[in-house]
Amino acid sequence: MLLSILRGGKRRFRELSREAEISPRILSKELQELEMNGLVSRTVCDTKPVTVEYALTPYSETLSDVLNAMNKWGQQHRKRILKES
Amino acid sequence: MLLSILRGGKRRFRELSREAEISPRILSKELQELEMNGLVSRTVCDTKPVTVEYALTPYSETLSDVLNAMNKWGQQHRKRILKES
DNA sequence: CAGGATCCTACCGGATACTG
DNA sequence: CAGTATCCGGTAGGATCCTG
Repeated sequence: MLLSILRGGKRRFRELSREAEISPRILSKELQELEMNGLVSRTVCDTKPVTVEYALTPYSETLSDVLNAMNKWGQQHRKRILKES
Repeated sequence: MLLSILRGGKRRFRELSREAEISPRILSKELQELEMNGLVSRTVCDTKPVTVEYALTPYSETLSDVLNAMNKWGQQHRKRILKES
């Protein structure tokens, strides 16, 4: 989810929390993991109240096939589910 | 994991349990879910001690792009990890 | 062999409060 | 705002026993 969202561009911590509907606590963990795996970059901006931006790394592009395939399938599968009921 | 294994052909309950290293309890749940989602078929064979075969359904083929992409990435990523350390 | 029923524990994630 | 620390209930999953 986070990767998919970030494919739309940089996001700040709070934005990710809202968009992904993930609590700060968990989001923090997830982002640390993604960072450790070299998939996401963390940048601290020295603004009045500090803000932090997360973005995809070049390496994360190696996942594009996976992400694209998953998104595509998700859409199709959802349609199928709706038609069933 | 289960889907990837089943791509190699039908498997019996016990085989899946061993290959995927999933306990019977959980495997049972997982397979029921996969069946409910129309991704896996369950066939009871009337052998001496009953055996049950699980196989991919035609619909599961819609996931091939996803599975292929994931497997491919997994291999690449693993290599990368090894080189790092 | 396939797989359900139970019991029990470890961990997961939510809610809340707090700091820089 | 970003993020950590704490407390705490729900649950996923292991281990074990049992049946068809």
